Amino acid sequence: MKVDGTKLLEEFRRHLADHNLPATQQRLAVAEAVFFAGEHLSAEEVSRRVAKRVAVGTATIYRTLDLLVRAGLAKEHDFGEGFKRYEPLAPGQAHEHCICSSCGRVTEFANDRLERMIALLAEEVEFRPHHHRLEVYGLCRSCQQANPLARAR
Amino acid sequence: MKVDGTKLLEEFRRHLADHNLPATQQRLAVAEAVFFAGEHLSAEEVSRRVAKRVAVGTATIYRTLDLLVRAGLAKEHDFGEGFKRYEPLAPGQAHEHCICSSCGRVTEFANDRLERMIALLAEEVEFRPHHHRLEVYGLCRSCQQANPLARAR
DNA sequence: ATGGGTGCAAATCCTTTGCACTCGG
DNA sequence: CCGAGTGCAAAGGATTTGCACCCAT
Repeated sequence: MKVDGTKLLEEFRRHLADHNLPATQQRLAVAEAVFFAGEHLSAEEVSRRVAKRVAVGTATIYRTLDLLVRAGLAKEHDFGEGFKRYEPLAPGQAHEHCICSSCGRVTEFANDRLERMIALLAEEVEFRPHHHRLEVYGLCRSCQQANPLARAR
Repeated sequence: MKVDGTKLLEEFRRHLADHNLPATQQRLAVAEAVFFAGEHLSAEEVSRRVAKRVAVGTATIYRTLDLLVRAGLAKEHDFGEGFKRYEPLAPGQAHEHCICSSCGRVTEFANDRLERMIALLAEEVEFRPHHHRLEVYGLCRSCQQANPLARAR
């Protein structure tokens, strides 16, 4: 989903100021890496990108990613790869993910009716929904073409 | 979701025979623990239950759980607790999970229209869906009552 | 008998933590 | 200045793996 990285970065600065937290080089570098990434990055990928500008210890990477998530500016994902991925959060733009079982590519889609239906179904079993996670696994466009007979896993 | 543990166990025996795999005590004990559990068990919980009957090494627990999943008789879940959970698989009974952010209780629901909508939306972005994972996070019935003002996380 | 299964413990892998040092405000 | 932030390396916790021995078939 497209997001305005510049705006998110601004919000992050404000968040830091509002909470009397220092805006260190490391924090800004990590935030930028996440906000301007066109994809869902792993902690290690963030680390590699950040390293081009400043040296940042692994611990700080994780601490800052956590900070971003808690500030509501990034979202944490677990696509079952054994590690987590992070994506910049576009406020109010709920969307779901399709993960290709063959190549790992992530495709997104959004649909309000789906969001409403999910909340409604949860409420029907007396659950008060707050948020949810939906991941569809199968074959992305190019992997379907590359192997037309392949059965998605 | 209710499943017929006895039937699953039978299927598991058949699966083992069909693949020329020995039906060891350990395998059967692990399978039973999963098939007759009323809940989603972690590897460690399975281990504890199994231990009452036979001593089973951790490695075997994991190896057998993996076997069950690959045989299509159990499903693996990751509710973000830092470890996985397993549930017996009722063939053709797709259902989704609501996980209480407060107490961890899992509530389930099923809805065909939802299943169809998810598949359809994925196809609209040229994705060939195979299966999906939907988890709703919020407050379960009793946690809502215990703390009416609580905001679910 | 015999090939796969099992147990044990060591090894992995991602992530977290303790602690002395450094820096943004 | 000074409390919070950082880096390093060691710790952690779930899961996997190597290997000698054991057991269903």
